[in-house]
Amino acid sequence: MAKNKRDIDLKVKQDELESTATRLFLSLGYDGTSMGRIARELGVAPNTLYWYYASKDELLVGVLNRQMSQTLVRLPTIVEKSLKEKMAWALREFEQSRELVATVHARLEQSEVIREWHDQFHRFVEAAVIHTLQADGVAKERAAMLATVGTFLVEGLLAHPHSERQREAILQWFSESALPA
Amino acid sequence: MAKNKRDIDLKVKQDELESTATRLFLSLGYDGTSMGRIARELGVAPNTLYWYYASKDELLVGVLNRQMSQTLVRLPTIVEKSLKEKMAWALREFEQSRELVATVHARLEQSEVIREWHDQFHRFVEAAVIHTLQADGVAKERAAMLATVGTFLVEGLLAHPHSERQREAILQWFSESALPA
DNA sequence: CTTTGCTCTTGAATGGCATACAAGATGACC
DNA sequence: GGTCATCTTGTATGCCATTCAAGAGCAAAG
Repeated sequence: MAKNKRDIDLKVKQDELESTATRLFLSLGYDGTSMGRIARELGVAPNTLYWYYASKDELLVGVLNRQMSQTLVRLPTIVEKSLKEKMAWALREFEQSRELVATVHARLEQSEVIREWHDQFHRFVEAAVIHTLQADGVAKERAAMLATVGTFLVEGLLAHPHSERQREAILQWFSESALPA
Repeated sequence: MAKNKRDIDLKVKQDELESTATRLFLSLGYDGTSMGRIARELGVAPNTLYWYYASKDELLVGVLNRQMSQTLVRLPTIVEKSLKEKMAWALREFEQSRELVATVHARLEQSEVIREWHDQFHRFVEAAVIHTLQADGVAKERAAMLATVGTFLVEGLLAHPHSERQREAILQWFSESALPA
């Protein structure tokens, strides 16, 4: 099956591409990284990237999915932990992507693909958090609301510089207030 | 005093400029609004703007300050209200600037002026919220932490689409959890 | 072995962008 | 009437995402 062979090559190439793009996006930011720069780093012409991705935003989606799938691999390590520890873990996971989180929010209005990715991401995260809360004995409606609050807190902590103590205090307070005694 | 006269003219011109820039930023977004577009709308050459502002980011700061000062005028109308109502008011105030809020966060890393404005803004808001919470009998340390949480919740609600019921539920829960019985 | 056709890459271009610079216009003060 | 600061503009630069049409490489079909 030559078709298959080609598909594999495609995936391999996309992987190199996204790997380079990820590194640059994380170090220089999305706006600070030009398509030309990514291409130069890969040793190809700038427009080559457009054979693989229709736009810079689609490349960003590829990068985000890549980051997400790596995070998902590490997810099982915390399923048994407390709510507070789970949130602290999420913060550590996304800390290096802080800037990309802000970029995603800023591009929501301008890019359909980003909006779709963002919405899907939130649906996934909220479902997971709701599940956790329900397992801890929180009623369904309330769990949904608290899941939203939890994600807002994580996003807020990611977006704003803060001390370890502040983070600790916020997570501690949220856990206490959210969970039944 | 001719100096004074000129200063007044300057302020008037800046005001027209920021008024137009505000309208465009709010309707088309920061990235969707080019300096050229603003200039065209004002009937001047694009580079004229650079006599008044050193950069597009500085113009944005002007716009943000303008919005803020308008909000400050309305601030006294809610000093007597409950924490929950205050937060709902803040959400209504900033709702039309949703996109700019995201822009500010996205540009934090790239623009020093934006970063300074943002930090100052947060210091101001947190101080105000802490004051309110302390008046409601919350201890100082705890008030500081809750003020941060409160702003994160407002920012989260601004950044993410939600129903009236969700908003209501979140604000209600936060008020109950934050304030002493 | 050659032709066809698909996948991938490129050169060259387009239009837009924020911004810089130096030359002008305007109007106040000496 | 000339000088000076304030304001405006023409023109240009370099960067950007993206497009398009032309090619290179290579597999399958004849």
